[in-house]
Amino acid sequence: MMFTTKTEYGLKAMTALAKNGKNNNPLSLTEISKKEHISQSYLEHLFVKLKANDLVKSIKGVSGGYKLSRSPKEINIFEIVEALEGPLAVFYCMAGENGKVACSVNGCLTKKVWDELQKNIIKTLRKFTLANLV
Amino acid sequence: MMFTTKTEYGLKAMTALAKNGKNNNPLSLTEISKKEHISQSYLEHLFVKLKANDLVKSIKGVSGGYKLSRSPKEINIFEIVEALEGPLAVFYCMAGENGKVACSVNGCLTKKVWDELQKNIIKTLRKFTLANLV
DNA sequence: AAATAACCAACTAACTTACTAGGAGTTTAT
DNA sequence: ATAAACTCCTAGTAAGTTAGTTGGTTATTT
Repeated sequence: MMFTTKTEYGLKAMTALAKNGKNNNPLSLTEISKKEHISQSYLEHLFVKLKANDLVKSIKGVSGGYKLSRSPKEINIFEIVEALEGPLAVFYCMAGENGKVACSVNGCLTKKVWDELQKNIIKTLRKFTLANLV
Repeated sequence: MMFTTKTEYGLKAMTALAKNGKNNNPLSLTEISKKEHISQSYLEHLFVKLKANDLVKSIKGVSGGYKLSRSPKEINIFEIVEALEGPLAVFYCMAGENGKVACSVNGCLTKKVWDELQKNIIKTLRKFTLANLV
């Protein structure tokens, strides 16, 4: 029951982008890798996911790199975590589409626990934005 | 970011014990295994942990088995989850002793997120007791 | 004594995590 | 034009975890 290094490294990289947001130049993975001491090739995997979830924009070629798609205030931690770790499901029975309950056993009382727990987690993670971490 | 089948099977087994609590006879792993369709040898591993955390008592020999150490009202879900999955830590920096923050980087802003998240999870899981699941 | 139970240790297949390797395509400075 | 500096893409892999199985030993009741 732990978030992985994907979240750890992803958040570090995203805060680096947020800090870099003042000047209009994109930040390359090479630079992020050096600054945050994360393997560049591993960062690549993470940025594929971040881009697919429209959290960052890429600029190819020389002096290219990545920029945030929106301002740090408009990006919450849950978005980043879910982009990197995949859809949140605290339990097997919660792994349905769009966070809906997948299992449909009537009268299952434990489902209430997981449902409330999952909603709380999402609410907490949505409360914080990238701007709060800079 | 999921609880494993340890929690799934463990909760099923514990509710089975709770239901059995009316009569004074212990419930054997063989019976739990049949009722809940869980491998008996896997159940053994789980009950080692449940007993070590003083959630169940064992009675050896013929017509032996397991009983709850306390009444279902006095056993909350967090206790069971932590007994089976180990100490809760949503993040590496939270994996200190007794839920204390392990990492001591000053001014780390993400720590605030994990700290609040973890407290919320524990609070939610403590709110529900085994009696709520029967 | 025999049956039934908990208890214990070691092993294993499948899966996930956290990477690395090697390249293909794109853009820009020279 | 071309080389460098980038992103982008696919595949593989070592280490660790999960979800078990196998084969026994010890304790208690009938």
